[in-house]
Amino acid sequence: MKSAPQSSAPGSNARASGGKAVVVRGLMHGLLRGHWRGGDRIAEIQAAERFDVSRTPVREALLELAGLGVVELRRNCGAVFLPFGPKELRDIYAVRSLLEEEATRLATNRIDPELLVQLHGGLVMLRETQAEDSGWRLDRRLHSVIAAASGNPRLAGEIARYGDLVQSVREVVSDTLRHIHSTSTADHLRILEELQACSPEAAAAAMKAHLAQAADSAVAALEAAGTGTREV
Amino acid sequence: MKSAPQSSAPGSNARASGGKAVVVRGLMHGLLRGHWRGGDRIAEIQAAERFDVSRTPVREALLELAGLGVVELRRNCGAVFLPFGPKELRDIYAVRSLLEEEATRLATNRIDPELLVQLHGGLVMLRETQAEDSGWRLDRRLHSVIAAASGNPRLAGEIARYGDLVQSVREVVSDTLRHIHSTSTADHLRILEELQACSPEAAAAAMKAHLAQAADSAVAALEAAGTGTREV
DNA sequence: ACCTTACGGATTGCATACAATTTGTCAACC
DNA sequence: GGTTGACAAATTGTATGCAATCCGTAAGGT
Repeated sequence: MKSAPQSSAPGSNARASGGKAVVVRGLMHGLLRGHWRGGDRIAEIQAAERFDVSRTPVREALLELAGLGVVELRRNCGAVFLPFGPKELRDIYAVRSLLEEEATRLATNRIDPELLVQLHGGLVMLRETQAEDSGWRLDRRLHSVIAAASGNPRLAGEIARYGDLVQSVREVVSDTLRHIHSTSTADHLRILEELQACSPEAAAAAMKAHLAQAADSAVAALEAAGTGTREV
Repeated sequence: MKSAPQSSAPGSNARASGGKAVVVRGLMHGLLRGHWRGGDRIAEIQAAERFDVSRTPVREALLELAGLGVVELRRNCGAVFLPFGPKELRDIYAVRSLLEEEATRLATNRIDPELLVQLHGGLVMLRETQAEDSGWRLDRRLHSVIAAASGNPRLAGEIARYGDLVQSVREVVSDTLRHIHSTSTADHLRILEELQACSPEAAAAAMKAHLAQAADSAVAALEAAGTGTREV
């Protein structure tokens, strides 16, 4: 069945936001919304018709998703979705927390104090103005700055990769994920304070607590969004 | 050079050993051996001629290397190598150690004791027969089993990814990396003993020590192999 | 003289055609 | 009747051609 109710909503103007990116988002969307389930095979030509592109961007999208750990590629045997339910999302946050805790530890005593002041000011302003729409920008910037201050670009790269992955999930289930930014501002302030106090373990613990709460919110949103998401 | 006719006439089966894998290994080899340096742009068509393939497998190879964090892709701006010297290799091992320590912690009290006995027997047999040629198989199997026993497939997947990355490095610099397996057997036995004793922190510490030694060996081999490898 | 803008070359991104491999099916054989 | 072999359909991997985009250059206007 390929009734394609959503295939390139803007009609033939899908090139506007790029071909591969559309396929990546579309496949991710379908997986999170339960249109596909873990273990399902992805036929390249069907996906190409589904998104109104050729097989080339589909193949590249599958390679990108394989790099993100969302699909699995088998030589000459096609691609299959990996399961992606609450359990998998918690696993993702577990790895992310591991990476970011270590980055926070390493960033202590290395991060530029001026950056801390700058981020702190931004958070306070955000809390006062209640500008929730742009909160995610400051959120990602904070995590990015801490990761970069770890002195390990490889670690920072992995953190960025997981940030992108979580961002992709957020974009799909964003309808029920608007409220978390206000609550996470307090967590962010706590992390910055511990960094200013040069307490590596306390800062890492604050980061861990922050991500634990973020994981709870994300899992709740996923369960609310993926109506039919049932894992094997 | 490439005066190879490549007679791409549809009738000629000049495919050497063709494909994406060759390009991936070739680019990795060139980067580790210093033929390319961090920051160098990769022109798709040049790489295609260099490896006697078309642009398609080159593009897919670049996507795969981007997933491994070896190159960086920029929209409509080509791909550039990321630096890969001793510092970067140590960063890789730092992340790998972080992941495998956590997996070891989680695997304690979860791993099947029978697997431990089986791995232990294999290691003892390996130590007695001095069969160094097949040591890396048991090495990878041990790490894989521990990762799988963590109960977090996402974590296990990241560990496998880093195992593949390190394996790629080993294949390039293997000439000077033959001796490490005998030394690492003792480390492996130590890890298994701590797992059998159900001591999460001790097992994680043993894994950390093992990977620290592996990192030293790998960095030494890279410095010996990459004659002209100089980072910015 | 400096800045703006139009053009040319080169490179990436996508679409399509072909070759190679895998998988499913059916018939012949043990 | 079960198993194995080959054949056919489908799918993946690769090659090539074309369109879109970006960078460098040079000409023209203020």
